[in-house]
Amino acid sequence: MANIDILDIGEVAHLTGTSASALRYYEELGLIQSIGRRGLRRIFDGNVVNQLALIELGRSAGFTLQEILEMGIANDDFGVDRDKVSQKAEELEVQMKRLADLTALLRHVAHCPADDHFSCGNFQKLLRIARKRKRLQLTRGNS
Amino acid sequence: MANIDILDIGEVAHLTGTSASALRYYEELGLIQSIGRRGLRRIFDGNVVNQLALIELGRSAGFTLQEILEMGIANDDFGVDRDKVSQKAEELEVQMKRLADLTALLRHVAHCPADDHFSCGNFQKLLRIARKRKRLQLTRGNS
DNA sequence: ATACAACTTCAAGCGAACTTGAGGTCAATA
DNA sequence: TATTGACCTCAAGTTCGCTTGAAGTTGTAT
Repeated sequence: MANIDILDIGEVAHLTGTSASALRYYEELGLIQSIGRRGLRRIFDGNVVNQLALIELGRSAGFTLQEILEMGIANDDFGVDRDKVSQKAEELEVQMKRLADLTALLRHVAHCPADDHFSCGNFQKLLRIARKRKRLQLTRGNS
Repeated sequence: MANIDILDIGEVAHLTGTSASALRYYEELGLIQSIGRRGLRRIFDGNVVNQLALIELGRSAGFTLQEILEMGIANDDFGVDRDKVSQKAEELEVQMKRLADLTALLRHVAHCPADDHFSCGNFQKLLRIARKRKRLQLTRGNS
């Protein structure tokens, strides 16, 4: 019976749904770290489960592994980069607006009576809103 | 002076910011279509600009080109798959919630006073909320 | 003591979404 | 008419996030 806080790579994989090969890859990138070896085998601290949940959440939000690494939120060894983290939070809010725009567009298209939605005024209006937001975001991003 | 409705691939690229090579790739996938050739050169209808705006919006929301193709929203030749479009709208709403969860988490981490946010109760609470949402979504997805 | 399942490394492969490069064609301008 | 620059095709290369396979090691159960 292993210590609950000391996990084998297979146990981590089972608990998190992340494959062992992905875990080795993450370790190579520095996203997670094993706390040692038992023979050749990596052993992990129980907190890696939380780290992986956070990594997965970041991935599902569209962040790359590099971005997650650079924020320093998953890897607790080096402190977080608070500025980068705030900036990412803002990016997420921008992204949420994009998603809202596209949701409105899709909901419209799903019920649009026009044969060709491109010739529908309502559709064009929604598309214009989305493009306008994009332009604003680009302008801000460049400034 | 070319007809405003007839565009050369270079003009489309310039108007949309999508590279000519990407446009050829999209055509190969069936996402857009040229309305003919002038010699070897593709010519496009002006509406391709709208189609590309929609494609880009979809891409930035995280959809793959295949998903966009299957919805039938960019390519107006075949009608849209209204069910698929509705389903994608719902996926977007789920995704927006994920982003909201992660935004809250990041905003917290950016200001968390604890040395290690993993040992912060507030952080753990936010992480639990996110993981709970994920579980609910998985349960629904499988049913 | 022996078997064996689970681990190890390292290199190569994969799908998505393009880009790049080589070698060729052609429409428009000088 | 000659040039030239924007286009063309096709094949191969690139990045990301892994997976797969080969060949070897080892902790654990019998």
